[in-house]
Amino acid sequence: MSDYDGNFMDDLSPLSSPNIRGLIAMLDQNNNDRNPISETFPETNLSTNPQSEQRSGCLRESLAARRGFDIPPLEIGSISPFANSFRNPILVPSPILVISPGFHSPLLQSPNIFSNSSSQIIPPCPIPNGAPPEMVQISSAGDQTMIIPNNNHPQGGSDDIPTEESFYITSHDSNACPIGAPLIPSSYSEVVVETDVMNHISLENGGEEDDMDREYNHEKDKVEDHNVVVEPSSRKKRKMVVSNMMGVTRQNGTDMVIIQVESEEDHPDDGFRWRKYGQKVVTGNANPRSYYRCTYTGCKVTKHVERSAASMMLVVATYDGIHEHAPPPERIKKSGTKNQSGSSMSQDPSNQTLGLGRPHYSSSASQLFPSALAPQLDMTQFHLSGLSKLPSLPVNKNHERKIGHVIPDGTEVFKVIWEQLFG
DNA sequence: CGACTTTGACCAGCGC
DNA sequence: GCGCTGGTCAAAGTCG
Repeated sequence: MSDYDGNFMDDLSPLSSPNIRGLIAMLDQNNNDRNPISETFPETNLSTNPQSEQRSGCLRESLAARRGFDIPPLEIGSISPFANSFRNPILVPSPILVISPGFHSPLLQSPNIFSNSSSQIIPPCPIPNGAPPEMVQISSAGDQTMIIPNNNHPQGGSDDIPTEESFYITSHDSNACPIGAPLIPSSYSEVVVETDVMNHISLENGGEEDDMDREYNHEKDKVEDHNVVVEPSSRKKRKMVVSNMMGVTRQNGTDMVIIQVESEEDHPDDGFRWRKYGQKVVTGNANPRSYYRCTYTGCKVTKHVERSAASMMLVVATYDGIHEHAPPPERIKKSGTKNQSGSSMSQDPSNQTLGLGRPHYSSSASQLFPSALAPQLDMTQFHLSGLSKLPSLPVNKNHERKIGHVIPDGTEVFKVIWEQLFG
């Protein structure tokens, strides 16, 4: 037990940045009932409207050129644990952020950093296995969100927190070379789908409307008709706002975080230990939902995991609560040798237990989630851990998509992102 | 024996 | 109030 208590309070350096503080303050400050996604980016476009894509693609290039940096295409490579989870680094069903080894950013760590709605700063919970969140949408007291997905467009203020209540770095490269269909979780009472226009948030600091802003607004007007809000029939209390982007989403005003990741495992590991306490088939999804509770004494974090009704390859994990403890240290240790024993399930699909019997414990499953909620290794550690050596497994052909572009080095992408956000 | 899953039953919120 | 549904409980079973 005691060794479970890691001291993750030590590294608060990321939060010592005034910019980050400002961000958190901003997020906490703005607590109204607006949907930051739909308001900030009302151009929600679920469709794969070719015209829209074409426009946004051109716009993206234009913006990139004007900003003086390239917008490299995405690489779904072996450098990411998520990429590993995809089994096939080349064929992916959805835009996934891949961060090259060596890049370590607190912002890309657990959204716990921003999680407390009462403006208390929760210490960063380093990425357990160095697994970078593919996308992080962070909101605090209200519905403010910050998404740091995989698109390569640094967005948001360059010198300070953008004036927008939310700023996004989208993961959905849905313009010229769409590599993934919008993700529409089936069981959410409210789903707001974001697409192209999110790619075109001004990089300018402050509220000044420069040429790019005007261009963006113009673009925005053009695609506004494509807004899509899906409202499934769920009538449960919780209201979720989810982007179409695979990744991490924080629910309005709660500590609920939704993580979507493609995995062949029903319960991809996230660095913490969980005990399953229930399973239920929910409406709108033939795949059963499993309920887990953190086994750490006193920790009230729960989560439920289910396969997306839209895609069997997609696992949607909804975390409720925030770990205020470190993940089990042995898990960290294991991460280094994960490939040897810990991820046998990944290596041998036949080991997967979907029915009765004792399946692999969550603690021994391969670590796929970015651990929004946890893990403690930085990306360098992760990269060195050998996880990237996980063998590629067959990918559901139904979800195969060729990646049109390849990012030469994801590290550079996030350096740019980071600099734009907090530089 | 501890840790964990399974699974039917139970409870509570919500809509009609 | 009733029924539906999601979430939880707890006893039984599995596994190392």
